[in-house]
Amino acid sequence: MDLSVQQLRMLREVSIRGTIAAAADGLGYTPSAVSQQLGGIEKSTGIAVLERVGRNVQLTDEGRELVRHAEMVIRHLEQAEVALERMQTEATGRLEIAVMESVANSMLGPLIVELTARHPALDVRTREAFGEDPTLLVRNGEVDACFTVDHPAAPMARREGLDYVGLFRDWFRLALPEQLARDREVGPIEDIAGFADERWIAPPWDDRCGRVVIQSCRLAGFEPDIAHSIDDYPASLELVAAGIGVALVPDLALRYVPESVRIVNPAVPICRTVDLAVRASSRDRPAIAALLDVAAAVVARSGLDHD
Amino acid sequence: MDLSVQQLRMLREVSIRGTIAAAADGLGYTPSAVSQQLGGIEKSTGIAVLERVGRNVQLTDEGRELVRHAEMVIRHLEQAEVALERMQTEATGRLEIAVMESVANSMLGPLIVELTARHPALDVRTREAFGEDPTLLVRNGEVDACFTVDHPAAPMARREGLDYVGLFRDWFRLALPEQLARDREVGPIEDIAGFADERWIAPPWDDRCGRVVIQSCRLAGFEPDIAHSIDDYPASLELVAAGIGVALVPDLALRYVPESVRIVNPAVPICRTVDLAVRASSRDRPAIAALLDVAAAVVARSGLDHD
DNA sequence: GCCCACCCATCAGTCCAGCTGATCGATTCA
DNA sequence: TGAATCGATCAGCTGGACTGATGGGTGGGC
Repeated sequence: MDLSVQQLRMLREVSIRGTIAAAADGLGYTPSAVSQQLGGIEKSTGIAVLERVGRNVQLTDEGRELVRHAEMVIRHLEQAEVALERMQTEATGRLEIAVMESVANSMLGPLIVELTARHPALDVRTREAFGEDPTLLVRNGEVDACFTVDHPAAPMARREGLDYVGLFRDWFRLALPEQLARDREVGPIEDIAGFADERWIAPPWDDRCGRVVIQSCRLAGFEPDIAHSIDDYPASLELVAAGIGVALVPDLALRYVPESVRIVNPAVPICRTVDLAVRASSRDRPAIAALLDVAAAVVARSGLDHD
Repeated sequence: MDLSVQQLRMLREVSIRGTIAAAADGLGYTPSAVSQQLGGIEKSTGIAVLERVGRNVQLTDEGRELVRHAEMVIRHLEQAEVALERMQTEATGRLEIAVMESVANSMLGPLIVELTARHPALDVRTREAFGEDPTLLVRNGEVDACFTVDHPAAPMARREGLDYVGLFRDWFRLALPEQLARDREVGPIEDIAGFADERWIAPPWDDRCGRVVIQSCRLAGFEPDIAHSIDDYPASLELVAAGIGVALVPDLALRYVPESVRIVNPAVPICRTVDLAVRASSRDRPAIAALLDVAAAVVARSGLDHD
């Protein structure tokens, strides 16, 4: 059996207006059409939804139950149409963001709060991208946006079809053990070449964050001795605090600086950039425009170095 | 614009399988059919739900949003079909009972509890029939069942097309002021003719409950002096307790008998009958059968005089 | 009590939506 | 560059859906 929406619509109209003739009139058909469609329900299901009483018809229990379901079907169908229309002009629909780069998670909360406050009709969701490349998820449409981190010193390949919208710059600082800083009488700005002989703590070399350290050191004229390969900046800071080595750490990772760690600025500034990646084809969608808008506002309010 | 379920089904299949060719294969159509249907969405709505990327297609944001709504529509459509099928063999669907005759309200609670316990898929509801004739509501299909009270001494007109299923008999007792009972030295069984000269308390004469009192008195050979016309049995009992008059009160109204009221049995038994009225056409529906079944069980368990 | 009005079911006929099959342009892979 | 695959489009056909006419059945009015 296979119920059609047309059949449900007619049945519902009969349920409202009472007679087939009135339903036909209301729907702009002839009674014959309605009668045939409703007869089709019984023919295909084997279940009578109408019964004649006097010269009128009346819904059976099954018919009334079917009307209740019909209401749902028709309502969802109408909702689908209005949702489609509204998406063109208003920030509505679902907006899913892949989160992975921990760098942006600090602004994720304020972003969602303000986004839903400004656009209540927007269904904002996040999704953890376990291991997967979040830009690929954006590209494939599984999510609508993701944060990306790029290092000008070791730029990543940008995926075709995506727009990368700059949010802010995150500056690297040189983290030194307090004892070392005192011994060397370091100032607020230091050439990292001065620490060429120290042991370095850096993310793994196969990570873009790791390569930027190596690149920066080579640019300063030396090859760093990366004695400890750690992906986690807070953990790196703990090692620095323990006097085990020196590290380059971005501002965003410096919210909690352990004691006995001295932070100084590299003479040659090093930064990474944080972007929002969205499909180029979806940039004119109001919901995406709202996302970029609010993200920029959150960056400005956070006092970050907006791009 | 007018989206069809077929279009939504095809769009959803494309969203699942990735390509139009695969979707067509999955649905048993040619790619041409799917392509035309999906093209129809854009033609009718003016909104592109697909975009070509390479030699494949990809859903736009609007397309993905539409798929989410499509899932709902299709799911409800399937649910409508299974609900229809299940109603034939199981006690499912909505079962609405009109409540008005307060007589049956004492068994309404246990009835609903046991009905939902035995048939969890049944959606049992009640509806107050303000002023309307509840049997008319049943006849019109606005509800599925209602309780009715009939008096063999003054039988009501039974509505055509409805089945009245007897539940139990409710016996009338004679309520006397204790002082009067003591003065007259009444026994456990008394001919009501002995109280022909007393003032009577009874429901209004235009009520069937009122007429049964007059009928019974006439049967006993006298015309009662109905000094107080009250529709409410508890209130009547209070008047009896105050020594204002005598009354005929059914058992169901005697759950709380005030002090200084003596209850005796009429020599000629008087009763009213409580029935469940359902549409004759719905008696073979499992849900209705379950209702009648459980109602009978509740009556038996309550120790009522089942019919 | 009869007749007319009304309602619904059915049937033949028409029309259009939706499918198939073929063709073509575009893209990817070897 | 050639072969394969994908999607869009077009012509053509089929079946579903609606119209209009007919007939059975019921209810209200004179």
